[in-house]
Amino acid sequence: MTLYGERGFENTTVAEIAERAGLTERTFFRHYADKREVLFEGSDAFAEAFIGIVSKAPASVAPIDAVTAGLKAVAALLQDRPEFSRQRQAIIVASPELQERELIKFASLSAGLADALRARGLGDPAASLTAELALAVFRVAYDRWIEDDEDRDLPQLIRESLDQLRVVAAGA
Amino acid sequence: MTLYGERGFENTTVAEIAERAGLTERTFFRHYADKREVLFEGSDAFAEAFIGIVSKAPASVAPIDAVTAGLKAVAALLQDRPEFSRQRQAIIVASPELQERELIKFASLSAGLADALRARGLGDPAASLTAELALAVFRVAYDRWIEDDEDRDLPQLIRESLDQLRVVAAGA
DNA sequence: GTCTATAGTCCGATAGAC
DNA sequence: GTCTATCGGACTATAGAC
Repeated sequence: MTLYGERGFENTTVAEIAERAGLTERTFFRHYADKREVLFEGSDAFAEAFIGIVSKAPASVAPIDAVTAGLKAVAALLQDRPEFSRQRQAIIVASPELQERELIKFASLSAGLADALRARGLGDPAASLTAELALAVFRVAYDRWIEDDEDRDLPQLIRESLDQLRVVAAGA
Repeated sequence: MTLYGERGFENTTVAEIAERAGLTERTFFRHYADKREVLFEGSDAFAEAFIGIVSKAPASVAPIDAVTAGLKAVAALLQDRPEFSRQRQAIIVASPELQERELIKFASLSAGLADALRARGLGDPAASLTAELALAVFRVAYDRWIEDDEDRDLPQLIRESLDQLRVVAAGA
């Protein structure tokens, strides 16, 4: 991440990364399927945490409230390391390739959430749609958090984004 | 697209595509930035059509209804060539690289829609969120349309997806 | 059209950890 | 004695520079 930050993702070679780490190029590819994947190390754990919370929510909880609980939980996790998130995001927004990778991670999370909602008995297309909405809310809030000068906290921005979702969907 | 369909995206080389087209490899890259881009030729026109309709909707129309009009218009366009869409989508879902590219096209469309909504006077985060919702509705409906055995039409699936959006967002 | 850097794969060899 | 991490080198295709 340091190298990507210094010279940009596209101007950094795997050979350079490997050298800085005291390893060979070949070893890098043993750990990461490709050059982009390094920046998404924790993303599986992140997704599992989110999905786990949705799965464990009591059956009486409405789908939108179940995903809201998940959103709050991951927001709390991210809230702890704002500088890390900002640095990482600056690298990602500077590279279309990395944005693509981020988007497919989100899409995979969305699919996982939809599965969890279906396991709770929610039908289709409600399950897919609820999962997509959760990610839309997250993305909008996260982007605002990253760009925010006033250091508002992410959980609050998530709440605001959820409120807006209700207003917008109702057609006000 | 024929070659991608026959042997899969990853097992097709640019040299093969160029040969089939009676051109050289270099000429291919003069027309398309990369190997993926061939499958997304019309996507800019598609996005412009969508955004144009949103921009031109009367100021009295609610944001969600403005994007709904856009959704209906693009749905009507796609509805005309179901075999083409199915063939193309089969190639895309078989390749993570192509899915990434599709996702970034959607993200770019979402950003354009949000701009159009802001130009109509909608604030943030409502603009970004409305744009994201429109794409969520589209994706869910489109996926169902592609997989559908009963040949329900896309405009109808869009309507159903929009109805579900209201229900889910309201927390029912 | 030519030339080149780099990503990423495949084969295999080697050495330490438990 | 198996499992896992490292390394070496050769190879192909994409994509950019000129």
